[in-house]
Amino acid sequence: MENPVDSPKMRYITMASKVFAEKGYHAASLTSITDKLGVTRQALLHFFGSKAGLYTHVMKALSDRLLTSIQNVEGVTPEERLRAFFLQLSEEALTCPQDTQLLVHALLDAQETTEIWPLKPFLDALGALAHQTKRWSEASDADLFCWIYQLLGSIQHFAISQSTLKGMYGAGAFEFLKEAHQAQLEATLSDLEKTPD
Amino acid sequence: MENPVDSPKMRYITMASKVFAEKGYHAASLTSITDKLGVTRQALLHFFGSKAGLYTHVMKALSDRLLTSIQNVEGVTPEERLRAFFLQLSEEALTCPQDTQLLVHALLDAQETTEIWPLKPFLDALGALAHQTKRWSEASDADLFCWIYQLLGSIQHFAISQSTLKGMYGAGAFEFLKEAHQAQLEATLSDLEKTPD
DNA sequence: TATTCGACTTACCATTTGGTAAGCGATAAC
DNA sequence: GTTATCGCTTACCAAATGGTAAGTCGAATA
Repeated sequence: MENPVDSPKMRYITMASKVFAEKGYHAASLTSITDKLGVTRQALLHFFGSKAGLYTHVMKALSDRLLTSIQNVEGVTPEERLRAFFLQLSEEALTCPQDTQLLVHALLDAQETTEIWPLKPFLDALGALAHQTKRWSEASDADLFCWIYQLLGSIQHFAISQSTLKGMYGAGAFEFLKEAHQAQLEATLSDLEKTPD
Repeated sequence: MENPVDSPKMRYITMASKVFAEKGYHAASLTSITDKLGVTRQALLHFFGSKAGLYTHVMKALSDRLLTSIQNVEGVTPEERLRAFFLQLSEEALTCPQDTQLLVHALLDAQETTEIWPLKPFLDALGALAHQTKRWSEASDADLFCWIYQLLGSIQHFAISQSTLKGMYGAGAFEFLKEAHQAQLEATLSDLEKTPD
C-alpha cells in the first residue's frame, strides 16, 4: 500500500482541506480548489467521484491527523502526556487554525448531513488517556468527558474567534488575550496534579 | 418609529435567522427562506436589497437580542446577575441553539468578509458586569475577558456539538453529559463568590 | 374620484454550481 | 509494436443561484 504525501490524490486532499476549512463545505466550490492547483475541476471528480466524496476523504484525513497527534504526544506519565497534548493543541489551533475550522464547520453541518463521526476515535483516545490520570481514574465517564470537552471547547472557540477578536480589539490587544488564555489553560491543566475532592 | 414583531419585515428577519443558523450564509438560499414563508424570493430583495443586506439585518437583530438578554437578566448583585446570565445562556443554547449557531457561523466566516462586529456591544456589556464582581474587580482586562470567553466557549461549543454527540453516543448518554456539563458550569460559577488569590 | 405608495409578483437574465461523456497523451505491460 | 491503464482535459448540460426590470393590486391619501 503506497501512500506518498506528494501523490496527486494527497495534494488534492491537502488543498481541499484548506479551502473547506476557510469557507466551509457549501461555499467551497470545486473550482475554487482546483484553481490553486493548476488543474481542472474534473481532476477532483476523476479521483473522488463527487464533491461529497472529496469531503469524506478530507474528513478522514482530519480524523487520522487528530488521532495521530494524540498517539504521538511526548511524555511518560498520562498526566504529562495529556498536559502536553492540550498545550500543543492550543498552540496549533492558534498558529494554524485549519483543522479547528474544519472541525467546527463539521459540527455545525452535522444536523443536516453527516452519518459518520470522524472525531469519535479521537475523543475516545483522549478519554482513555485522561482516564489513566489519578485525577480522573475514579470519575464517571460523563464528568471526565465534560472536563475534556470544556477544554476543547474553550481552546477551539478562542481559536476560531481570532480574526474577530483582532478586528474588534486590535492585533496588539489580542496578544495580551493570547497570553492570558495560555495562562488560564495551564492553570486548568495544573488540576491534573491534584486528586479529586 | 413602529417596530411590531409581526410586521412583514420582522417575519422575514426571523425566518432568515433560522435558516442562516441552520445552514450558514452560503448554503442558505433566498428561496429556501421564502419557501417557508409562502412568498417569492423577490419579497426579500424588495425589503433588503440583496442577500448580504438581509444578513446584515439578521446579525443586527442577533446583536440586539444578545445585548437585551444581558441587560434584562434578573438579580441584585453583579455576582447574582452574572451567574444567572451564564446559566440562562447555557440552557437556551441547548434548548434553542439558533443564536449560538448563528454566532459561531459568523465567527468562522469572519476571515473572509465581516467588517462589523455585532457581538462587540454584548461582550463589552458582559465585561462591564463581570468587572463589578469582587472576584474580578481587581483583575486585568485580559484575565477577565479570558475567563468570560472560556465560559462562552465551552457553553457554545457544547451546544453546537449536540447533534454530533447524540449521534456518536446516543440520545440517552447525552442526557448524562448534559447533567455533567451543567454541574461543571455551576462549579466554575461558584468561583465568583471567592476573592482572587 | 384620482393618485400615490407599499408590498409584493411575474418574467427574465447571467453566472456558477456539481456532474456526465468522451477523448487524449504519456507511461507501463505484454 | 500493440494494448491497457493512469491522470487527466475539453465539451457539454441541467439545475440553482443572486439580481434587475417592470408590472399588479389593494389600501391610504389628496
